Amino acid sequence: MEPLSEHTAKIRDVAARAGVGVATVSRVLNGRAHVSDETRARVLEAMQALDYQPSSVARNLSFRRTMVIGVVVPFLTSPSAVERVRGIVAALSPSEYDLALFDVESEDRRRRAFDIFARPDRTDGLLVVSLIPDAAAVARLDRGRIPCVLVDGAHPHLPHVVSDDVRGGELATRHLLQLGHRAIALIGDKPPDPYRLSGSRDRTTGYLRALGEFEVPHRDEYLREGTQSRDVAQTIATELLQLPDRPTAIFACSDDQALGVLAAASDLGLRVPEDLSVVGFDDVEIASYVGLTTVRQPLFESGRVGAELLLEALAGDGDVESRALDLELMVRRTTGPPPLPGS
Amino acid sequence: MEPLSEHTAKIRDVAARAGVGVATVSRVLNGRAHVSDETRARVLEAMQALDYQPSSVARNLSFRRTMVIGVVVPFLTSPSAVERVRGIVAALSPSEYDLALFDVESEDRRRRAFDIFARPDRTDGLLVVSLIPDAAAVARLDRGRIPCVLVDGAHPHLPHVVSDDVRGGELATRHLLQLGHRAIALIGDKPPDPYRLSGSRDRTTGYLRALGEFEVPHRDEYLREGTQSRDVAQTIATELLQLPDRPTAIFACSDDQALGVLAAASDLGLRVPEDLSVVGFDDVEIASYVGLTTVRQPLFESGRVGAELLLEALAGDGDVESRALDLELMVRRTTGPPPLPGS
DNA sequence: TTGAAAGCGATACCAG
DNA sequence: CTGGTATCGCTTTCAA
Repeated sequence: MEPLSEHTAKIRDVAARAGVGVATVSRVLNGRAHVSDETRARVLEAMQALDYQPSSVARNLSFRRTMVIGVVVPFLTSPSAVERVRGIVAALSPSEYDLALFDVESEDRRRRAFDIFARPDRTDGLLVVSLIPDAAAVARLDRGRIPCVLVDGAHPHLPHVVSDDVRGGELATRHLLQLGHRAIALIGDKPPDPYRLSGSRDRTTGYLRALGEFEVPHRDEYLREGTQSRDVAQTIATELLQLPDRPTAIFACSDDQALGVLAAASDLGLRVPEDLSVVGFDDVEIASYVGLTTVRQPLFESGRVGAELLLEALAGDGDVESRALDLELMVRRTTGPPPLPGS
Repeated sequence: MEPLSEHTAKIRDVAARAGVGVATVSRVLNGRAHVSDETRARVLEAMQALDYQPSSVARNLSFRRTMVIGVVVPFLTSPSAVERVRGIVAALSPSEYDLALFDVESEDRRRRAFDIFARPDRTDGLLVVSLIPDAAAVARLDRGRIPCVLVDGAHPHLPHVVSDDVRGGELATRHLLQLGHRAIALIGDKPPDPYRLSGSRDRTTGYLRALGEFEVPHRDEYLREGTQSRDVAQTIATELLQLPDRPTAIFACSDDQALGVLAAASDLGLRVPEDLSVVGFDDVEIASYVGLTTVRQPLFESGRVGAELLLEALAGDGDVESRALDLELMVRRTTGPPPLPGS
């Protein structure tokens, strides 16, 4: 046994020990043909003996690829973002690709994310979660020929995976309608700005569509878009529930908001679902704890599918198709028939 | 404006356009001295014009470093692991380092994680969460001179950040003791195997120590180590609560287990905290929802500190010291005085 | 089937 | 101050 050199073995060390040229070592390394079995065996043995591991940096410089997939995700604070990332991790784990995570908490970092990541020498492909790259970023991606898949966000030029939010809004509202409710309010996010998503807005569309189906006219004072926070949702719900003609059901466009609604109801001494029905959206873990009826988004699934799409694009170097994932209504304990008119 | 070439600009393109040598471009790129202001300006202008971005792969090959920090984490499924990773992400965001995430869900991937990641050409440093690298991995790390910090796990040769679990066990148990409880059971994980952590075991030590302080003899039938799952904890709790001499309080070594205990109590018609007090460990998000009294681990903090330690090691190339983070008891609604003997 | 040598895109030494 | 050139570790022609 020769003494272990201070540094790890390089390809030329292997070549020397096996008594061959580096090109040959490279060939067996990459499983290329045109190497005699005998030579191959000798090389393999040398690699073994030296505990040789090719340098991925050098290899990437040659191949002109990085073997890393960048994941840009805003608000890793939110449970749903985490779920999506988990789906991505799961799909990428068996692949050869590494996962580089870039968390975007501010507008500034959003910009940096694409400056840094959207370059061919940094990533072979990009997964963007709950965020829409701006025109400059898309141009950069294009120029670098970096495949990019959007998870939870649509873009005309980029393959994406979204959930069918219109349908989700319909699902929730129709459930309430079928229960007999006619006074149904909606608490939703503020209308989308260019860089964010229109998901929540689509839910409103579904809500209106379901109302239309049942020929229930919609009432402006019941339509409250404008918040993402639990606290604000609570305030809005409190207002709603003190209306002379208060709604018997509230559809909140996120579970977080629904939790605010529940708090408001509790403060006002309203029982759920006897006095008020509540439907959320997302099905975060807490939802099942509080028995919240909600629309489950395939969060994990969306990440998984997004990653698979990207892997496909990377492999087949052809374009891949966008996907809309199905939503599911989880009926639990916060919805029931409306209170009798007299009570 | 000349037409944009198909591929991105290289250093020699910049050199050519600025009418200088590549060495000079490299100098201004790295902010080195020995470049005249005038030349520097010309180069800068050329870089601007060409939208030049140096190739990090090439640069890493030259510098012989990767600028990535590997994060090995088992069970990204668990909320506490996610919290720790969030802390890591937060600490690494402002740094120049990229974050490569490696999720370990199986023994096989655990092995692969270190085979793949513990190499100097892959990562400049490693952060290992809730996992102890085996001897082979440590040797590899050593040989490659890759700094490695353990988060939530101790090792004699590696700097690490842990929470003081013995103290946590004491905190929880002492709280119960002070409330007047004398029949206190413990539900904990199974004793540690070599690759996992002894954290939960330490909690048992703290439990025993607190009992000792109050001169309460411990009873074997109250000491139930052996599970990590909520369901099994529920089964065990059910057994415990049907003992002729049932405990008046249960200390569960994780919130998940505590949730199982709560379910068992509810099934048995026992009121919490009137008939039974329950303390958990971790303070996951749901804990505050169900009002669970628990020991808060500084999860996010542990990740942040771990990452900072690693950054320090990377910068100062000196060894860094391990840290023990403080625990905090969150008293909520699942603990109270024990029921009167007569009732 | 094999090896020598020319890239890949930067850094850094050594002359000038 | 500046530019040529060897170097980092691997892949890939191109001859032999």
